[in-house]
Amino acid sequence: MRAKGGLAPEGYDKYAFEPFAVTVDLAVLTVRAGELEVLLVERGQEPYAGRWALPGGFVLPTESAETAARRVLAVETGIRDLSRLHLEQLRTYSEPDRDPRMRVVSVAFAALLPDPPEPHGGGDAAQARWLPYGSVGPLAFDHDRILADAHERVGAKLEYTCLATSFCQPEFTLGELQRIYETVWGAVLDRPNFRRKVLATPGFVAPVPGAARLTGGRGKPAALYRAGGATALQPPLLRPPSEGRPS
Amino acid sequence: MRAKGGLAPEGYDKYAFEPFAVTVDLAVLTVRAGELEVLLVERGQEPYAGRWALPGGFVLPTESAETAARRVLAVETGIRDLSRLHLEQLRTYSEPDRDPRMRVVSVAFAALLPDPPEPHGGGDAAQARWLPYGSVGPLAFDHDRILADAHERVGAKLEYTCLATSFCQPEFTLGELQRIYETVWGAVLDRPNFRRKVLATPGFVAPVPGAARLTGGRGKPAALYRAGGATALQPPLLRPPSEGRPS
DNA sequence: GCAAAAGTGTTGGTACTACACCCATGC
DNA sequence: GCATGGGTGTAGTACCAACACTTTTGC
Repeated sequence: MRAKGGLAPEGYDKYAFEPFAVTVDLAVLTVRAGELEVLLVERGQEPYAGRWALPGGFVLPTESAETAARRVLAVETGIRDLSRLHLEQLRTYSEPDRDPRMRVVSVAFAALLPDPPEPHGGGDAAQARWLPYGSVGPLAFDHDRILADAHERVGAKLEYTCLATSFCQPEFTLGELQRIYETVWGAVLDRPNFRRKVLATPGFVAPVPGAARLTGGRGKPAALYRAGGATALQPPLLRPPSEGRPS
Repeated sequence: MRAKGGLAPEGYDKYAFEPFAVTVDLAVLTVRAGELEVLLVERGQEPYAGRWALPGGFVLPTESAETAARRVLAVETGIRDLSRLHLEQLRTYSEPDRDPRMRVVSVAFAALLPDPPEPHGGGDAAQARWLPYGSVGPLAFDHDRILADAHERVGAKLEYTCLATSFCQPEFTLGELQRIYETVWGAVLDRPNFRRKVLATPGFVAPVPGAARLTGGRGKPAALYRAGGATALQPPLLRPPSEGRPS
C-alpha cells in the first residue's frame, strides 16, 4: 500500500519483494432434488493431482478478484451462463504454507448457482462435477476449511437476507423456497409458520398472478412467486437452535 | 493456487506474472469520552503525501495477513501493548487501479482497541493520531470506503455478538457498555431495557462481587462487570430502526 | 375415499418498548 | 434539597412456535 524507505514513486521497485501469487477460489453451492451440492474440479497435476478442489485460479493484472472469480469459474467448469450466479466475497486465506509451491494468497468467494448446469472440465481441471456437500472427502489445499466457511456464511445469510431466492428458479413455490432453507440448514421448518414469515416480509417474494404449479405429482397446486425487491429480512428468519453451531 | 499449463511443480516460474503486492490495512476504532475515534497515520510520501490514511503495510513472505496486521500496527503507531487488540478480517480490496504505483491487493481488517494509548509516528508514517470518526476528511487511496465498511461491520456485530466488551476496560459498568453501543450506532438506547437485555444474556457479562465505581462524579456508584465467556448474543440486541441504513 | 401437498386459524409464551418510579451519591 | 446517574417494576404489544384444521389435486 505504501512504498518503503525513501523511494520516490517512480523509483519504486516492483520486484524488491518475494512475489506473491494472488488467486481466487470459489465455493459454488446449489440445491438439487433437496440435496446441497458443491461444484468441484479434479486437479490434473501436482500437488494434489487427482484430488477434488474448489475451482480457482490466478487473478490477472487487470482484474479485480470479483472479475477473476467469474472468469475462472467459466474456464474451469465450462459453464457459460453465469448471469444468475450470486457471488460474494468470503475472506482471504493467507497462511504462508497453504500452497507448497510458492506464496499464494487466495481471495475466497461463496457463490450460488440455481438450476445447476452440467459442468465440463477445462483449463487445469481434469473434470468438473457437482458433488453432494456431505460426501466430499478431503479436498486439496485448505479447501475443506474454505468450503465449511462458505457453508456457514450462506447458512447465516439465509437468516437475515433474501439470499435464498438465489438458489431458486425465477418462479418458485413457497414449498421450494422452504426446501432451500431446510437443505442448507439441515433442519426441518414448520410450513405454516415459514409461509407466514415469508409473506409478512415486504419485498421478499412477489406473487405471480394466477400462476400455479403441481409440485409432487399429487396435492394442491402451489401458487408461484418471484423474488421481490428487498434484500434484507426484518425481522430475521432464525435457524432452529442447534448444539453443533456456536451460539 | 494452481500452476498453469504443463509446468511441473519444480519448474513453476514464480516470476512469470506481473507481481502483485499484498498489503494489509487496518481500521482501528475506539471509544473515548463518548466519541468514536479512528487511528490514522499521516502519509510521509507520495502518493497522497500529507493525507491521512489507515495504518497499513506489506505482508512479508513468512507472514499471514493477520500476523502482518499486528506487526504493521505496532510499527506505524508505536503502540506496544496490543494484547487487548481485537482484530477481524473485513474483506479484500483488489480493484486494479486502487494504488497508482502498482498492483496492490489489500486485505483489510476491522480492529478495536480499548483505553486507547497515545500513538507515535513510525515507519512510513509521519505521525499517528486518534481522530474523531465523523470528522475525518477524505483519506488516501480507497480508505474512506474501507473505514465505512469497518464501521458498518462493527455496528452490525454489536447486534449479535459480545464484541462491545472489546471496547471496554477489563472492568466496566453497564452504563459504560451502553455508551459503547450508543456511540458506535449513533443512537440513544433505553437504559432499563438495555440493562435487562445484557443481564438476561447468559455469559455476556459477569458481575465483579462487591465492586462499584462512581462514574460521573455524582450519582449512585455503579456495579462493575467483566466480560463473560459468551461470544454470541441470543437473542440479538438490535439497533433501533433508522432510515439511513439499508434494512 | 385416500394420500399428499397447499393454505388458514388459534393459542400460549417470550421478548421487547415505553414508560413511571425508587435508590444512592456529590454539592 | 436538588441534580445526576444507577437500578426496579409494569403494562401493552409484537412476534413466534406448536399445533389443529380446511382445501385442492392425483389415483
